[in-house]
Amino acid sequence: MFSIDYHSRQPIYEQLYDNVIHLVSLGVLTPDEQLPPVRQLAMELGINPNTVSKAYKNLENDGMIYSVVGKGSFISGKSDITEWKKQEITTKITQAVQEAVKLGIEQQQIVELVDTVYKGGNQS
Amino acid sequence: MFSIDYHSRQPIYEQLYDNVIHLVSLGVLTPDEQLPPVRQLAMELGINPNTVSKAYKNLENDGMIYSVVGKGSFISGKSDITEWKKQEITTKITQAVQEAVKLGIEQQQIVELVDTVYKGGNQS
DNA sequence: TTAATTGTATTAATTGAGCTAGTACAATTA
DNA sequence: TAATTGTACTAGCTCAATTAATACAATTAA
Repeated sequence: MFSIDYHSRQPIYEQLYDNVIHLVSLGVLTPDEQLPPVRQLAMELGINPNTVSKAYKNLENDGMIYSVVGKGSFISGKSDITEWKKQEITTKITQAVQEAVKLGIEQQQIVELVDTVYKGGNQS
Repeated sequence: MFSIDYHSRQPIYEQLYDNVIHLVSLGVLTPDEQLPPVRQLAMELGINPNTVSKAYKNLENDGMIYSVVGKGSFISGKSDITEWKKQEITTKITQAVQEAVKLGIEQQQIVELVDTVYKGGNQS
């Protein structure tokens, strides 16, 4: 369910954070759905519970999830933060592409670049 | 001349690398122009000469500059400013798209976004 | 020729973020 | 009551980045 790159420069707890947002934006995780328990997810991923806890803690601070001791961690009902972030990144891409146009870069080159990224290129 | 964020997750030597490319793309640094000596730049930025050296070494490996013992390091003259700008914007787009992937934005949406920009939409 | 400047190389030590390890506590659930 | 859950805390480990100290070779300027 969660995919982690253990050799990435990006910390595991941040990758976990991004994973949750990603899954929510895809509709895989829905509001009030329970996330895997800290210990269980840590065991599945072969990492320390503290690392998972840190990810959950950050997600809760940002309003993406809510946690209750003894019950678990759940997806927040108001996940509009995802939409806000999508808007932000859309703007960033638009601006970057506009610069590319000014430099005379062909549209096809950009499309190929995007394709490369989606195929898993330029990682870590 | 160079701006470094000492608290960034990105290593100083990489920031220095990006700085040189940026300055060339702006036309501030021109081909065959000499870069600050390793020791001098290190002192100005309050960092270790080895860190500057590492940045210069990487820049030379990528053909961005050329270094001569006893003389100094100089901007490569092989490619004109436009090529440097393309290099910079390509990196920027790649990073932005990578963020989009994390958020679960579909590839088609990005392609459509690019298409819109190239058709003249989203003008500033 | 001599001294200063330059890039380069090497080895060792230091620093800090990230992660692990172990334990404990409180609230909830079965 | 016992198991599960999130949370908190301290200590230690790992690794990349950076620092530190030196040395060497080529160039430049005196």
